[in-house]
Amino acid sequence: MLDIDFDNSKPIYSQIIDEIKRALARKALKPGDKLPSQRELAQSLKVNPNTIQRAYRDMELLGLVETLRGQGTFIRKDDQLVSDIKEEMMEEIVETFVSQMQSLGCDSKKILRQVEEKITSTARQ
Amino acid sequence: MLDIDFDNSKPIYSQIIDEIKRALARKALKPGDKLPSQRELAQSLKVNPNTIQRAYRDMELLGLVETLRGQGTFIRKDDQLVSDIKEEMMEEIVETFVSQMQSLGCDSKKILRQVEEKITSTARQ
Amino acid sequence: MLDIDFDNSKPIYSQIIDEIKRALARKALKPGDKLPSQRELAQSLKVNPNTIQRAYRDMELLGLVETLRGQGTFIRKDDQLVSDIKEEMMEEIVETFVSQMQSLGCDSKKILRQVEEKITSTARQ
Amino acid sequence: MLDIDFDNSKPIYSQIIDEIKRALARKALKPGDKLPSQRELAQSLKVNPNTIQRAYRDMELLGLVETLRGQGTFIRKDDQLVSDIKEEMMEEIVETFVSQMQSLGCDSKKILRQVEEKITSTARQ
DNA sequence: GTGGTCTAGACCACC
DNA sequence: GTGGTCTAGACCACC
Repeated sequence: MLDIDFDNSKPIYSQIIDEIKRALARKALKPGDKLPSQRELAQSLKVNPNTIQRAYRDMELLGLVETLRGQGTFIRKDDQLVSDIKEEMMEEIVETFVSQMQSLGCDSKKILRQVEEKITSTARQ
Repeated sequence: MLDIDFDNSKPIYSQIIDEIKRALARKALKPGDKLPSQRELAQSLKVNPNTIQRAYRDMELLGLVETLRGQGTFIRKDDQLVSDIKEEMMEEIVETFVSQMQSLGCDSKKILRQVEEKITSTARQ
Repeated sequence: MLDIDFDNSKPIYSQIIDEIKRALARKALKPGDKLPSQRELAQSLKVNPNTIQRAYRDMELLGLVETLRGQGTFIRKDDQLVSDIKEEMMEEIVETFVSQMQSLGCDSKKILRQVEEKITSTARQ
Repeated sequence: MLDIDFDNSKPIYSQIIDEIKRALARKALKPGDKLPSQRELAQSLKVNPNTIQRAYRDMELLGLVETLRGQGTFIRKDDQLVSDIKEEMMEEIVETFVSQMQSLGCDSKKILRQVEEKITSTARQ
């Protein structure tokens, strides 16, 4: 299910968390859903089980998931949280995008036009 | 002049090239300008001179700069090239941005609205 | 396999490239062939691995070879390229030869006769 | 008069000797001619006077020139010597040429044809 | 002063 | 095992 191309810009556990957040944001995962077991995910992503452990623990600390002994790890039933995560990720992506475009000397008008062009050209495909 | 926060997503020499391309795109560097000497830039960026050498040599092979022995390295006088570079970098940034937003489940309308909001809020600041 | 007597008329990496081109021209190397690994060649030629790296990288940028991570460096499968290289090297050698002979005051007839003599005497050996 | 582009394939004094031999071969210098004074040549070639000294001394040892105290250095009046030198230089050039062409896999026929082509194309220019 | 080459060797990613 | 990056530093050529 989860399939990630890791790069080395961030620790792997952090990229795993990001991917799960993205899945939540686009509703591929929903509150109450069960995550793969740590062992299973470690195998399918070909990473060390400790790395998954770290990702799941961090998400627990964030209040994103809850682990029930002997049953597994589940997305917390908290719709507010899910929408907050989506908001926060979008905010970061947009922020990065705008500042990158500005570092190329693009003004607001130029930035908007480029996005519009991209979107319409993608839609046409 | 050039000041770069390296991350480890890419080789250092490659990040140096990117930064010089960005400087060109926003006209902080112009065709004919002299780049810092290899030694000077190595000192200011606190990297090995060979790493700068690699960056400068790659840019030479790309046709971006030309090196005159004993005189230094200069941005090639080729306005077409400069505008091509800007175009290419913008294209890549927009591409990445749109696909990231789509991976969060945003549709075209949502993406555009987020950019508009960001831009107007930034403008107000 | 490759065995080179370096002189100091050119950088070592450049002489390595020339030798590989020569091997291609006389079909001692063929498209698809694997070159020695960088470490291996460095040892057999008694030069630093970085020097081989430089030679291999330059050939990659020239489109002469392609490098597959973890597998090695291979002559590109492009027969046109190979014949172009041979043509180009012959052209340069003949050019140098004729101008050297002319700088000794030899006319066309004399130049040709000298080559003929050399060739028939070599053939007889 | 003498004007030389030095490379670093050989010591400078040796390249000077070669150039004088070439001048002899093409009769730009003749037996009995006076060579430039050592100081003068050092200046015009922008090399150290000791280097010229070494070149002249070696040519003296070869029997090519003779130095008359207070009068200068002269090409020895020995026509046989001059023709021997030309012969020897041609021999070396042809030798090198043929072996370079062979190292590219050219056979005798191919070598001759390339020289013929070059000569006729040069003649036409 | 400028850039160019080369060595020696560490450390990393991918296989 | 393979290649890729980077450092540290020597030495050279050209100006």
